[in-house]
Amino acid sequence: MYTNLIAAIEHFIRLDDTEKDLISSLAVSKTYAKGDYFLRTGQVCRDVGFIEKGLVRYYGTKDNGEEITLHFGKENDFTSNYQSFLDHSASQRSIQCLEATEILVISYDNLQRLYNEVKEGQKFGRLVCEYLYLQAISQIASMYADEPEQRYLNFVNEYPDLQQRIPQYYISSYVGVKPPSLSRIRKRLTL
Amino acid sequence: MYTNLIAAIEHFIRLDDTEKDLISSLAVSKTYAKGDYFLRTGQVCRDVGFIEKGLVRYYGTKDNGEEITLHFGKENDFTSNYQSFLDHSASQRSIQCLEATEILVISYDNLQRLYNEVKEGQKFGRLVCEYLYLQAISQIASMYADEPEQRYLNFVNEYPDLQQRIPQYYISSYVGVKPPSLSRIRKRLTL
DNA sequence: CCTGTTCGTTCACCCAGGTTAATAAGTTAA
DNA sequence: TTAACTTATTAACCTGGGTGAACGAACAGG
Repeated sequence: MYTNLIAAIEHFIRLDDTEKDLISSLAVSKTYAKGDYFLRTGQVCRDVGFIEKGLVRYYGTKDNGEEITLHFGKENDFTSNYQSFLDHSASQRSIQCLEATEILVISYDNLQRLYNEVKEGQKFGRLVCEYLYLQAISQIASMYADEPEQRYLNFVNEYPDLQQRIPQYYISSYVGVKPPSLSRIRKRLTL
Repeated sequence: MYTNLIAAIEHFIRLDDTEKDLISSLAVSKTYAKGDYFLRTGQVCRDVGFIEKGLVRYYGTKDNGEEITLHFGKENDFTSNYQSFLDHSASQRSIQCLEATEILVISYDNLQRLYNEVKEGQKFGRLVCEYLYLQAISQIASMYADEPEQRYLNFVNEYPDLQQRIPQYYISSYVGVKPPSLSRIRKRLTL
Protein backbone atom coordinates (compact mmCIF):
# COMPACT_ATOMS: atom_id res chain seq x y z
CA MET A 1 0.00 0.00 0.00
CA TYR A 2 1.54 3.26 -1.14
CA THR A 3 0.32 5.46 1.68
CA ASN A 4 2.09 8.64 0.58
CA LEU A 5 0.55 8.42 -2.87
CA ILE A 6 -2.88 7.75 -1.37
CA ALA A 7 -2.51 10.73 0.92
CA ALA A 8 -1.50 12.96 -1.98
CA ILE A 9 -4.58 11.95 -3.96
CA GLU A 10 -6.77 12.40 -0.89
CA HIS A 11 -5.56 15.98 -0.88
CA PHE A 12 -7.89 16.39 -3.88
CA ILE A 13 -10.66 13.80 -3.45
CA ARG A 14 -12.06 11.22 -1.01
CA LEU A 15 -11.14 7.56 -1.42
CA ASP A 16 -12.67 4.44 0.11
CA ASP A 17 -10.59 1.39 1.01
CA THR A 18 -11.33 -0.47 -2.21
CA GLU A 19 -10.19 2.51 -4.21
CA LYS A 20 -7.01 2.79 -2.17
CA ASP A 21 -6.22 -0.83 -2.95
CA LEU A 22 -6.94 -0.24 -6.62
CA ILE A 23 -4.69 2.78 -6.78
CA SER A 24 -1.84 0.96 -5.06
CA SER A 25 -2.18 -1.79 -7.64
CA LEU A 26 -1.91 0.72 -10.49
CA ALA A 27 1.49 2.08 -9.45
CA VAL A 28 4.87 0.45 -9.82
CA SER A 29 7.84 1.53 -7.74
CA LYS A 30 11.05 2.19 -9.65
CA THR A 31 14.49 3.18 -8.42
CA TYR A 32 16.68 5.74 -10.17
CA ALA A 33 20.33 6.57 -9.56
CA LYS A 34 21.60 10.14 -9.41
CA GLY A 35 21.73 11.40 -12.98
CA ASP A 36 19.22 8.91 -14.36
CA TYR A 37 16.36 10.18 -16.49
CA PHE A 38 12.67 9.72 -15.78
CA LEU A 39 11.98 11.32 -19.17
CA ARG A 40 14.23 12.42 -22.01
CA THR A 41 13.66 15.05 -24.66
CA GLY A 42 12.24 13.37 -27.77
CA GLN A 43 10.55 10.53 -25.90
CA VAL A 44 6.81 10.38 -25.51
CA CYS A 45 5.90 10.76 -21.85
CA ARG A 46 3.83 7.64 -21.16
CA ASP A 47 3.76 7.81 -17.35
CA VAL A 48 3.09 10.11 -14.49
CA GLY A 49 5.47 9.76 -11.57
CA PHE A 50 4.96 10.25 -7.86
CA ILE A 51 8.22 10.93 -6.08
CA GLU A 52 8.49 8.86 -2.90
CA LYS A 53 12.07 9.81 -2.15
CA GLY A 54 14.66 11.94 -3.86
CA LEU A 55 14.65 14.89 -6.19
CA VAL A 56 14.20 15.62 -9.89
CA ARG A 57 14.59 18.63 -12.11
CA TYR A 58 12.33 19.38 -15.04
CA TYR A 59 14.15 21.25 -17.76
CA GLY A 60 14.18 22.27 -21.40
CA THR A 61 17.05 23.01 -23.75
CA LYS A 62 17.40 26.18 -25.79
CA ASP A 63 18.54 26.18 -29.41
CA ASN A 64 22.01 27.18 -28.27
CA GLY A 65 22.18 24.15 -25.98
CA GLU A 66 21.61 26.02 -22.74
CA GLU A 67 19.51 24.08 -20.27
CA ILE A 68 16.68 25.86 -18.48
CA THR A 69 15.37 24.40 -15.25
CA LEU A 70 11.66 25.11 -15.12
CA HIS A 71 10.72 23.16 -12.04
CA PHE A 72 11.94 20.91 -9.25
CA GLY A 73 10.11 17.88 -7.94
CA LYS A 74 10.70 16.52 -4.47
CA GLU A 75 9.19 13.98 -2.09
CA ASN A 76 5.41 13.69 -2.48
CA ASP A 77 5.29 15.68 -5.71
CA PHE A 78 3.89 14.39 -8.96
CA THR A 79 6.07 14.74 -12.03
CA SER A 80 5.38 14.34 -15.73
CA ASN A 81 5.37 16.25 -18.97
CA TYR A 82 1.65 16.90 -19.09
CA GLN A 83 1.66 18.05 -22.70
CA SER A 84 3.48 15.00 -24.03
CA PHE A 85 1.47 12.77 -21.69
CA LEU A 86 -1.86 14.16 -22.94
CA ASP A 87 -1.32 14.17 -26.68
CA HIS A 88 1.48 11.60 -27.00
CA SER A 89 3.74 14.15 -28.66
CA ALA A 90 7.53 14.01 -28.40
CA SER A 91 8.57 15.66 -25.16
CA GLN A 92 10.49 18.91 -25.40
CA ARG A 93 11.46 18.57 -21.76
CA SER A 94 13.60 16.23 -19.72
CA ILE A 95 13.12 15.04 -16.17
CA GLN A 96 16.36 14.03 -14.48
CA CYS A 97 17.02 12.69 -11.01
CA LEU A 98 19.39 14.86 -8.99
CA GLU A 99 19.68 12.27 -6.21
CA ALA A 100 18.99 8.58 -5.80
CA THR A 101 15.25 8.67 -6.30
CA GLU A 102 12.29 6.33 -5.87
CA ILE A 103 9.32 7.02 -8.09
CA LEU A 104 5.91 5.39 -8.19
CA VAL A 105 5.18 5.10 -11.90
CA ILE A 106 1.60 5.15 -13.18
CA SER A 107 1.11 4.44 -16.86
CA TYR A 108 -1.28 6.38 -19.07
CA ASP A 109 -3.67 3.42 -19.24
CA ASN A 110 -3.61 2.91 -15.50
CA LEU A 111 -4.32 6.59 -14.94
CA GLN A 112 -7.36 6.23 -17.19
CA ARG A 113 -8.44 3.33 -14.98
CA LEU A 114 -8.04 5.56 -11.95
CA TYR A 115 -10.13 8.25 -13.66
CA ASN A 116 -12.87 5.77 -14.58
CA GLU A 117 -12.96 3.30 -11.69
CA VAL A 118 -12.53 5.68 -8.78
CA LYS A 119 -15.81 7.45 -7.98
CA GLU A 120 -14.30 10.93 -8.04
CA GLY A 121 -11.61 10.00 -10.56
CA GLN A 122 -12.70 12.42 -13.26
CA LYS A 123 -12.92 15.18 -10.69
CA PHE A 124 -9.39 14.31 -9.56
CA GLY A 125 -8.17 14.80 -13.14
CA ARG A 126 -9.84 18.17 -13.36
CA LEU A 127 -8.62 19.36 -9.97
CA VAL A 128 -5.04 18.39 -10.71
CA CYS A 129 -5.20 20.28 -13.98
CA GLU A 130 -6.64 23.32 -12.22
CA TYR A 131 -3.92 23.10 -9.60
CA LEU A 132 -1.20 22.92 -12.25
CA TYR A 133 -2.74 25.82 -14.12
CA LEU A 134 -2.91 28.10 -11.10
CA GLN A 135 0.67 27.20 -10.25
CA ALA A 136 1.74 28.07 -13.80
CA ILE A 137 -0.13 31.38 -13.69
CA SER A 138 1.64 32.29 -10.50
CA GLN A 139 5.00 31.48 -12.05
CA ILE A 140 4.18 33.74 -15.00
CA ALA A 141 3.26 36.61 -12.68
CA SER A 142 6.55 36.17 -10.87
CA MET A 143 8.52 36.27 -14.11
CA TYR A 144 6.85 39.54 -15.05
CA ALA A 145 6.78 41.28 -11.71
CA ASP A 146 9.76 40.07 -9.71
CA GLU A 147 13.40 41.01 -10.00
CA PRO A 148 15.89 38.10 -9.97
CA GLU A 149 16.67 38.86 -6.32
CA GLN A 150 13.02 38.42 -5.35
CA ARG A 151 12.75 35.31 -7.49
CA TYR A 152 15.70 33.84 -5.61
CA LEU A 153 14.01 34.63 -2.31
CA ASN A 154 10.84 33.00 -3.63
CA PHE A 155 12.85 29.91 -4.48
CA VAL A 156 14.40 29.74 -1.02
CA ASN A 157 10.96 30.14 0.46
CA GLU A 158 9.34 27.56 -1.79
CA TYR A 159 12.11 24.98 -1.53
CA PRO A 160 13.77 25.68 1.85
CA ASP A 161 15.86 22.51 1.92
CA LEU A 162 16.84 22.35 -1.75
CA GLN A 163 19.54 24.95 -1.40
CA GLN A 164 21.70 22.40 0.36
CA ARG A 165 20.82 19.52 -1.92
CA ILE A 166 21.50 20.79 -5.45
CA PRO A 167 24.24 22.65 -7.32
CA GLN A 168 23.90 26.39 -7.43
CA TYR A 169 23.72 26.55 -11.22
CA TYR A 170 20.42 24.70 -11.28
CA ILE A 171 19.06 27.32 -8.94
CA SER A 172 20.41 30.17 -11.04
CA SER A 173 18.80 28.64 -14.12
CA TYR A 174 15.47 28.36 -12.28
CA VAL A 175 15.76 31.95 -11.10
CA GLY A 176 16.48 33.01 -14.66
CA VAL A 177 20.06 34.29 -14.35
CA LYS A 178 23.58 32.94 -14.88
CA PRO A 179 25.67 31.56 -12.01
CA PRO A 180 27.88 34.66 -11.57
CA SER A 181 24.79 36.79 -11.26
CA LEU A 182 23.28 34.52 -8.62
CA SER A 183 26.56 34.80 -6.74
CA ARG A 184 26.25 38.57 -6.79
CA ILE A 185 22.65 38.37 -5.63
CA ARG A 186 23.58 36.11 -2.73
CA LYS A 187 26.41 38.45 -1.80
CA ARG A 188 24.09 41.46 -1.85
CA LEU A 189 21.64 39.64 0.39
CA THR A 190 24.18 38.72 3.07
CA LEU A 191 25.66 42.21 3.35
CA MET B 1 -28.51 31.76 -31.24
CA TYR B 2 -24.92 32.71 -30.44
CA THR B 3 -23.25 30.89 -33.31
CA ASN B 4 -19.73 32.10 -32.61
CA LEU B 5 -19.93 30.89 -29.03
CA ILE B 6 -21.35 27.54 -30.18
CA ALA B 7 -18.56 27.19 -32.72
CA ALA B 8 -15.93 27.96 -30.08
CA ILE B 9 -17.31 25.27 -27.78
CA GLU B 10 -17.53 22.82 -30.67
CA HIS B 11 -13.81 23.32 -31.04
CA PHE B 12 -13.58 21.19 -27.90
CA ILE B 13 -16.66 18.92 -27.89
CA ARG B 14 -19.65 17.86 -30.02
CA LEU B 15 -23.03 19.49 -29.42
CA ASP B 16 -26.49 18.46 -30.59
CA ASP B 17 -29.19 21.01 -31.43
CA THR B 18 -30.87 20.88 -28.03
CA GLU B 19 -27.55 21.56 -26.35
CA LYS B 20 -26.87 24.48 -28.67
CA ASP B 21 -30.22 26.00 -27.69
CA LEU B 22 -29.45 25.43 -24.04
CA ILE B 23 -26.06 27.09 -24.30
CA SER B 24 -27.48 30.10 -26.11
CA SER B 25 -30.01 30.46 -23.32
CA LEU B 26 -27.26 30.45 -20.69
CA ALA B 27 -25.40 33.45 -22.12
CA VAL B 28 -26.35 37.10 -21.90
CA SER B 29 -24.93 39.65 -24.30
CA LYS B 30 -23.53 42.81 -22.72
CA THR B 31 -22.05 45.91 -24.30
CA TYR B 32 -18.99 47.70 -22.92
CA ALA B 33 -17.58 51.07 -23.89
CA LYS B 34 -13.87 51.63 -24.39
CA GLY B 35 -12.29 51.79 -20.95
CA ASP B 36 -15.07 49.87 -19.19
CA TYR B 37 -14.16 46.98 -16.94
CA PHE B 38 -15.35 43.40 -17.30
CA LEU B 39 -13.61 42.65 -13.99
CA ARG B 40 -11.89 44.84 -11.44
CA THR B 41 -9.18 43.98 -8.93
CA GLY B 42 -10.82 43.11 -5.63
CA GLN B 43 -14.07 41.85 -7.12
CA VAL B 44 -14.94 38.18 -7.20
CA CYS B 45 -15.04 36.99 -10.80
CA ARG B 46 -18.54 35.50 -11.08
CA ASP B 47 -18.71 35.13 -14.87
CA VAL B 48 -16.81 33.85 -17.82
CA GLY B 49 -16.98 36.05 -20.90
CA PHE B 50 -16.91 35.20 -24.58
CA ILE B 51 -15.80 38.16 -26.67
CA GLU B 52 -18.05 38.59 -29.69
CA LYS B 53 -16.54 41.86 -30.80
CA GLY B 54 -13.83 44.13 -29.47
CA LEU B 55 -10.75 43.72 -27.38
CA VAL B 56 -9.79 43.39 -23.71
CA ARG B 57 -6.59 43.37 -21.74
CA TYR B 58 -6.03 41.19 -18.71
CA TYR B 59 -3.63 42.81 -16.28
CA GLY B 60 -2.29 42.88 -12.76
CA THR B 61 -0.87 45.73 -10.71
CA LYS B 62 2.48 45.60 -8.93
CA ASP B 63 2.99 46.95 -5.41
CA ASN B 64 4.52 50.10 -6.92
CA GLY B 65 1.39 50.68 -8.98
CA GLU B 66 2.84 49.54 -12.28
CA GLU B 67 0.33 47.69 -14.45
CA ILE B 68 1.42 44.48 -16.11
CA THR B 69 -0.54 43.24 -19.10
CA LEU B 70 -0.51 39.47 -18.98
CA HIS B 71 -2.86 38.71 -21.84
CA PHE B 72 -5.06 40.15 -24.55
CA GLY B 73 -8.50 38.82 -25.48
CA LYS B 74 -10.01 39.43 -28.87
CA GLU B 75 -12.99 38.26 -30.95
CA ASN B 76 -13.93 34.64 -30.21
CA ASP B 77 -11.72 34.38 -27.14
CA PHE B 78 -12.95 33.46 -23.70
CA THR B 79 -11.94 35.73 -20.85
CA SER B 80 -12.15 35.38 -17.10
CA ASN B 81 -10.01 35.24 -14.01
CA TYR B 82 -10.04 31.48 -13.63
CA GLN B 83 -8.61 31.53 -10.12
CA SER B 84 -11.14 33.97 -8.73
CA PHE B 85 -13.90 32.25 -10.72
CA LEU B 86 -13.03 28.82 -9.31
CA ASP B 87 -12.61 29.61 -5.64
CA HIS B 88 -14.58 32.85 -5.37
CA SER B 89 -11.53 34.69 -4.09
CA ALA B 90 -11.00 38.41 -4.64
CA SER B 91 -9.48 38.90 -8.06
CA GLN B 92 -5.92 40.18 -8.22
CA ARG B 93 -6.40 40.95 -11.91
CA SER B 94 -8.48 43.36 -13.93
CA ILE B 95 -10.04 42.88 -17.34
CA GLN B 96 -10.56 46.11 -19.20
CA CYS B 97 -12.06 46.78 -22.62
CA LEU B 98 -9.67 48.56 -24.97
CA GLU B 99 -12.39 49.14 -27.56
CA ALA B 100 -16.17 49.13 -27.66
CA THR B 101 -16.72 45.47 -26.86
CA GLU B 102 -19.58 42.99 -26.88
CA ILE B 103 -19.24 40.11 -24.47
CA LEU B 104 -21.45 37.06 -23.97
CA VAL B 105 -21.55 36.67 -20.22
CA ILE B 106 -22.04 33.24 -18.64
CA SER B 107 -22.50 33.13 -14.89
CA TYR B 108 -20.86 30.58 -12.63
CA ASP B 109 -24.18 28.82 -12.04
CA ASN B 110 -25.00 28.72 -15.73
CA LEU B 111 -21.57 27.28 -16.48
CA GLN B 112 -22.27 24.53 -13.96
CA ARG B 113 -25.51 23.87 -15.86
CA LEU B 114 -23.50 23.63 -19.07
CA TYR B 115 -21.10 21.19 -17.37
CA ASN B 116 -23.95 19.05 -16.06
CA GLU B 117 -26.63 19.23 -18.73
CA VAL B 118 -24.48 18.98 -21.84
CA LYS B 119 -23.41 15.38 -22.49
CA GLU B 120 -19.72 16.21 -22.82
CA GLY B 121 -19.93 19.20 -20.48
CA GLN B 122 -17.52 17.86 -17.88
CA LYS B 123 -15.09 16.94 -20.62
CA PHE B 124 -15.39 20.48 -21.96
CA GLY B 125 -14.39 21.84 -18.57
CA ARG B 126 -11.37 19.59 -18.43
CA LEU B 127 -10.27 20.31 -22.00
CA VAL B 128 -10.50 24.06 -21.50
CA CYS B 129 -8.40 23.77 -18.37
CA GLU B 130 -5.83 21.66 -20.20
CA TYR B 131 -5.78 24.18 -23.03
CA LEU B 132 -5.23 27.06 -20.63
CA TYR B 133 -2.51 25.14 -18.83
CA LEU B 134 -0.56 24.33 -21.98
CA GLN B 135 -0.88 27.95 -23.07
CA ALA B 136 0.47 29.09 -19.69
CA ILE B 137 3.36 26.63 -19.89
CA SER B 138 4.31 27.98 -23.27
CA GLN B 139 4.25 31.53 -21.94
CA ILE B 140 6.57 30.51 -19.11
CA ALA B 141 9.00 28.90 -21.53
CA SER B 142 9.02 32.08 -23.60
CA MET B 143 9.75 34.23 -20.54
CA TYR B 144 12.73 32.04 -19.70
CA ALA B 145 14.14 31.41 -23.14
CA ASP B 146 13.33 34.43 -25.30
CA GLU B 147 14.93 37.84 -25.40
CA PRO B 148 12.53 40.81 -25.39
CA GLU B 149 13.11 41.22 -29.12
CA GLN B 150 11.94 37.68 -29.79
CA ARG B 151 9.01 38.13 -27.42
CA TYR B 152 7.96 41.18 -29.39
CA LEU B 153 8.13 39.18 -32.61
CA ASN B 154 6.08 36.46 -30.93
CA PHE B 155 3.50 39.06 -30.02
CA VAL B 156 3.31 40.40 -33.56
CA ASN B 157 2.95 36.87 -34.81
CA GLU B 158 0.33 35.90 -32.25
CA TYR B 159 -1.73 39.09 -32.54
CA PRO B 160 -1.03 40.38 -36.07
CA ASP B 161 -3.75 43.03 -36.08
CA LEU B 162 -3.42 44.23 -32.49
CA GLN B 163 -0.40 46.37 -33.21
CA GLN B 164 -2.65 48.88 -34.94
CA ARG B 165 -5.44 48.67 -32.41
CA ILE B 166 -3.78 49.30 -29.05
CA PRO B 167 -1.30 51.77 -27.52
CA GLN B 168 2.32 50.75 -27.65
CA TYR B 169 2.76 50.75 -23.89
CA TYR B 170 0.34 47.88 -23.44
CA ILE B 171 2.47 45.90 -25.86
CA SER B 172 5.68 46.83 -24.08
CA SER B 173 4.15 45.72 -20.80
CA TYR B 174 3.12 42.41 -22.33
CA VAL B 175 6.59 41.93 -23.80
CA GLY B 176 8.06 42.67 -20.38
CA VAL B 177 9.95 45.91 -21.07
CA LYS B 178 9.34 49.65 -20.69
CA PRO B 179 8.12 51.79 -23.60
CA PRO B 180 11.52 53.34 -24.43
CA SER B 181 12.99 49.88 -24.67
CA LEU B 182 10.28 48.67 -27.02
CA SER B 183 10.96 51.73 -29.16
CA ARG B 184 14.61 50.73 -29.37
CA ILE B 185 13.68 47.16 -30.23
CA ARG B 186 11.37 48.32 -33.01
CA LYS B 187 14.08 50.61 -34.33
CA ARG B 188 16.62 47.76 -34.33
CA LEU B 189 14.20 45.56 -36.24
CA THR B 190 13.53 48.07 -39.02
CA LEU B 191 17.19 48.86 -39.67
C1' DC C 1 49.44 12.17 -1.12
C1' DC C 2 48.88 14.05 -5.39
C1' DT C 3 45.79 15.00 -9.38
C1' DG C 4 41.92 16.09 -11.93
C1' DT C 5 37.31 17.53 -11.71
C1' DT C 6 33.52 20.10 -10.23
C1' DC C 7 31.61 24.12 -8.61
C1' DG C 8 31.12 28.66 -6.53
C1' DT C 9 33.05 33.10 -6.50
C1' DT C 10 35.25 37.08 -8.23
C1' DC C 11 37.16 40.37 -11.68
C1' DA C 12 36.99 43.33 -15.85
C1' DC C 13 34.55 44.60 -19.49
C1' DC C 14 30.44 44.97 -22.33
C1' DC C 15 25.71 45.75 -23.38
C1' DA C 16 20.64 45.96 -23.09
C1' DG C 17 17.14 47.71 -20.56
C1' DG C 18 15.63 51.18 -16.83
C1' DT C 19 15.08 56.00 -15.65
C1' DT C 20 14.20 60.66 -16.35
C1' DA C 21 13.25 64.17 -19.14
C1' DA C 22 12.68 66.58 -23.44
C1' DT C 23 10.58 66.62 -27.82
C1' DA C 24 7.42 65.75 -31.40
C1' DA C 25 3.43 63.94 -33.39
C1' DG C 26 -1.32 62.81 -33.01
C1' DT C 27 -5.72 63.35 -30.80
C1' DT C 28 -9.43 65.55 -28.32
C1' DA C 29 -11.92 69.37 -26.55
C1' DA C 30 -13.13 73.93 -26.19
C1' DT D 1 -7.90 77.30 -34.45
C1' DT D 2 -5.93 76.89 -30.34
C1' DA D 3 -4.99 74.58 -26.13
C1' DA D 4 -4.56 70.51 -23.52
C1' DC D 5 -3.70 65.90 -23.36
C1' DT D 6 -1.96 61.50 -24.90
C1' DT D 7 1.46 58.78 -26.87
C1' DA D 8 5.84 57.44 -29.24
C1' DT D 9 10.41 58.51 -29.82
C1' DT D 10 14.85 59.99 -28.60
C1' DA D 11 18.83 61.35 -25.71
C1' DA D 12 21.90 60.96 -21.57
C1' DC D 13 23.03 58.59 -17.89
C1' DC D 14 22.74 54.62 -14.65
C1' DT D 15 22.49 49.84 -13.25
C1' DG D 16 22.38 45.02 -13.22
C1' DG D 17 23.12 40.91 -15.68
C1' DG D 18 26.03 38.50 -19.43
C1' DT D 19 30.62 36.94 -20.84
C1' DG D 20 35.08 35.00 -20.44
C1' DA D 21 38.61 33.97 -17.55
C1' DA D 22 41.00 33.16 -13.33
C1' DC D 23 41.10 31.50 -8.77
C1' DG D 24 40.32 28.57 -4.99
C1' DA D 25 37.73 25.24 -2.25
C1' DA D 26 35.81 20.71 -1.98
C1' DC D 27 35.84 16.26 -3.42
C1' DA D 28 36.99 11.77 -5.77
C1' DG D 29 40.07 8.48 -7.65
C1' DG D 30 44.30 6.59 -8.27
